[in-house]
Amino acid sequence: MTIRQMCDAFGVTARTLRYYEATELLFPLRRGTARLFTRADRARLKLILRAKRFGFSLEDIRQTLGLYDRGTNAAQLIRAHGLATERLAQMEAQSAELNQAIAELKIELAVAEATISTLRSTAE
Amino acid sequence: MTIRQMCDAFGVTARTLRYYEATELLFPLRRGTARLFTRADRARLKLILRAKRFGFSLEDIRQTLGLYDRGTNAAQLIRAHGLATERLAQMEAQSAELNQAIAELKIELAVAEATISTLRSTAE
DNA sequence: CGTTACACTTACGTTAAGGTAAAGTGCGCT
DNA sequence: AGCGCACTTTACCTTAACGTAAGTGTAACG
Repeated sequence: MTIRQMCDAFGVTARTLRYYEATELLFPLRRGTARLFTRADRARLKLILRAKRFGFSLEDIRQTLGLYDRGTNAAQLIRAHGLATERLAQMEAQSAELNQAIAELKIELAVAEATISTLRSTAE
Repeated sequence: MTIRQMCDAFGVTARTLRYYEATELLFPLRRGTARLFTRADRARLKLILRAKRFGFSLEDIRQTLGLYDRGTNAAQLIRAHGLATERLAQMEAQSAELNQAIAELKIELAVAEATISTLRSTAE
């Protein structure tokens, strides 16, 4: 697959793919100077994008993925599991905070609405 | 209040307060070169920190607060209400995404755990 | 008068994840 | 040969919200 096809397939820009290569997240082959993305690269990118959606940093992903290609390594898997567990805790905490903020904001909104209607009726 | 007292009272750094002044979020008085924070400044800062916890950008806050000092203006209040409503929608969407990601990640974890125990028993 | 304690200003540094522009290279087609 | 597109590299730019360092001022304490 060419870089363009990858972009279309995954909805990322060429810059992103080159960036991922430059930061050692991807290792496409070369045909001359052009990059060639193999099945393995595609699988790797899929994992990367997935992890990103979970809020992992590229650095986390890089360290966890390691040389994932060389078959699933038990140590890597355990490491990933540890990281993911930590991350999950963070996410749950974040979710709690967010829901708290949402609840507070709703109250603020209600207060604001009350104030606004008071102002309206005072103006009349 | 001196800048130091403000820092202690609100748990922010002096740099932050100066930054807020430089970006026109706060307007402390001066006694010579030293800043003096009044009651009004404290109320304003309280609002700023509150809004920040809700995830508003300082730019949002700046525009919404406006010249809040001159009494609560109906137009400002309505504007703030609009912004807050939008923000609330964002937060709820974010919450939904986050919960989705949490659910997915839990599944991943379960799979990983299964794989790990398989590896373990295979190794034995 | 010297030192300490705060305060001040200016200005560059930080972080992540790419965006964007400039300039060059390779390749297939006519 | 020449055209043009897709691809390449290099390298500076972006955003937000401050951190941090360097150098200066000033008021009070001893």
